[in-house]
Amino acid sequence: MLTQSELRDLAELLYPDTTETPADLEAKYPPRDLPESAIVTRFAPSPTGYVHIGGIYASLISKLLAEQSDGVFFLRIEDTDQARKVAGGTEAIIAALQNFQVAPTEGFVSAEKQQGDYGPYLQSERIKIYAVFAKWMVAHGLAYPCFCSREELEQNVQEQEAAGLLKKGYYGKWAKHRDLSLDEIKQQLAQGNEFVLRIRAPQESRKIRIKDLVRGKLEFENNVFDMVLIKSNGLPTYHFAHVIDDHLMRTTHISRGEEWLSSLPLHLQLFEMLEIPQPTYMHFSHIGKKEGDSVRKLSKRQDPEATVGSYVEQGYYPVAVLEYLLNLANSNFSDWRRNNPDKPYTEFLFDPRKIGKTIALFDLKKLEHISRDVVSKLKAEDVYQAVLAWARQFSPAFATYLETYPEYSVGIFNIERNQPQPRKDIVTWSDVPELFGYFYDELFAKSDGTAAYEKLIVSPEDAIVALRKSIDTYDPADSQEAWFEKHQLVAEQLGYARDLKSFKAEPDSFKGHIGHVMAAFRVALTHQLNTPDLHQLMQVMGRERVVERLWGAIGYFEAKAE
RNA sequence: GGCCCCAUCGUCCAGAGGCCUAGGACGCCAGGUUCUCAUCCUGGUAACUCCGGUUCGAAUCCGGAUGGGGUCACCA
Repeated sequence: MLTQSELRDLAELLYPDTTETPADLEAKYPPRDLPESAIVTRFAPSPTGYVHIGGIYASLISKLLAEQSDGVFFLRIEDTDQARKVAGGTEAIIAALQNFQVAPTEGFVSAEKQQGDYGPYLQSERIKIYAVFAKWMVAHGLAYPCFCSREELEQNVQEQEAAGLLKKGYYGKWAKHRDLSLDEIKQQLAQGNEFVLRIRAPQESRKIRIKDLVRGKLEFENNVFDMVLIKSNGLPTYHFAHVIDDHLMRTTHISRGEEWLSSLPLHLQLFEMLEIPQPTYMHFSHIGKKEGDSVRKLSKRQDPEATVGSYVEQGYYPVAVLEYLLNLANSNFSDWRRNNPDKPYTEFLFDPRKIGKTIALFDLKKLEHISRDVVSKLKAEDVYQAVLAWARQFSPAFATYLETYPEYSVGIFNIERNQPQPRKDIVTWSDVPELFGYFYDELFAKSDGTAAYEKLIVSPEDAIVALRKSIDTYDPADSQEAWFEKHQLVAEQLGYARDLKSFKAEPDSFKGHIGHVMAAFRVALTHQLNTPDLHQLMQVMGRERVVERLWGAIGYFEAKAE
């Protein structure tokens, strides 16, 4: 064991350029001026080029918690792994957060701009800060340099394996450089050997307890491994950076995935050694997917629903995904939503203690259900803008129609929308071209209605009469009832039941029923068997277009009748 | 394998010892409303992993087993 003065020399030797002390940094990054109950949270991803839906989930909860307590939600980029770093990674993260409306107000607010008094918010720019604490730990005998090569480490593991050891890692007699003398260290340095800085973990094992906000009471064995704090390239490991950054940035609540549970003892140990207060932790369970009999974490390789990009591509309305996520975390969200159908989700009072501890399986059907509902409540104008934004990126041809006929398009999206039970046919924006393409004359002209025409029950002769009569009596001022009444009359005259009930009562006394006749109109106008309300649809299409399409259909029926 | 987390309908959650012959939502099935469809309405389907213990009483507390997940890196 080195003496106190040797430790001081060693610290100086290792970090000659570091002059600041932890106390200096403490003063530089004082506690935030926030109400007592304010919650400060963060999202701290690595710029690996894609964002997992779990990241949106964590950000959503973190942001909600912060905003509902008048706290702060910030974004820190953890770029300490040079190997996994990807160009444009930070941009992708910020774009994803903005897209899903969970963008931070501090830290990286855009790819170029860092905002806030607790930066830098990029870990590679904080090397000097980590060095301050590293030096302090060395000087206090809490950390030491380790010159072991990868090969030596590998050999360690193999020997431990051969010995059938239960506890494998760098500790005890396996921690070969734990007790190097100052001279030995100097010699290693003189040879230009690289080193990592390791924590000098207490060797006696004991139980530690901690309360996690989502998991409740937790019990672990304390950490006894001399884990790496600073890598040989001078960058910190996650563990060291987490403890220092979140303290200096004055994060009050650490929200992260449950994969961190097992390194929690190390983090707690660091807080204790550095004599800084520990934050509140909340470890979320993963979002999973069933595969055969087992369950696995949603993975970007195998599951499109894992990456935010796929939601954007399909054109999910972000709030729909958010509400689905809230529903997964539950905390009574679905009950609240039912009781408050018109409030924005942000008003839902989120209780972190109610977050589920079990792996939630992703349920596409439920997402779709929620999405239909959320989209149905949107204004037509908003739907138009969202579909347009989606189409510009993923369906340029369709975007052209939206841009060429903006008012007409809004009219289309307005069909059966402003009513007590709005239409719920749109799940994603990518549904729209197929659902409503026929409204645009260019697309209608290109479409083939034959398949639909073939399925009609009504005879071509009767269809011709009904369609002609409809054109003759066309009055744009007609109410839905008046309009429909006219058609019922014609149908009756042709020998079709005016409603389904009377048809069902005596099916043999009719050629068919009103639905069979109206189907001819539907196909004539849209080439489809299923569409929104015909009367509203005609109102939007306008007299000219309607008449033109009806005549087109009459032509078809005439050819057919011959 | 060691350590850790978790365990209620197919899925997501309610349930913090008697209110539970276990409730809601999604799904699924049946019926109904509507000119079609998407809806909407009504009904139905279906679960406390197992074994011990504590207790007058357990889905709820304790122990064990089983199962699922995580983690054992100079990745986060």
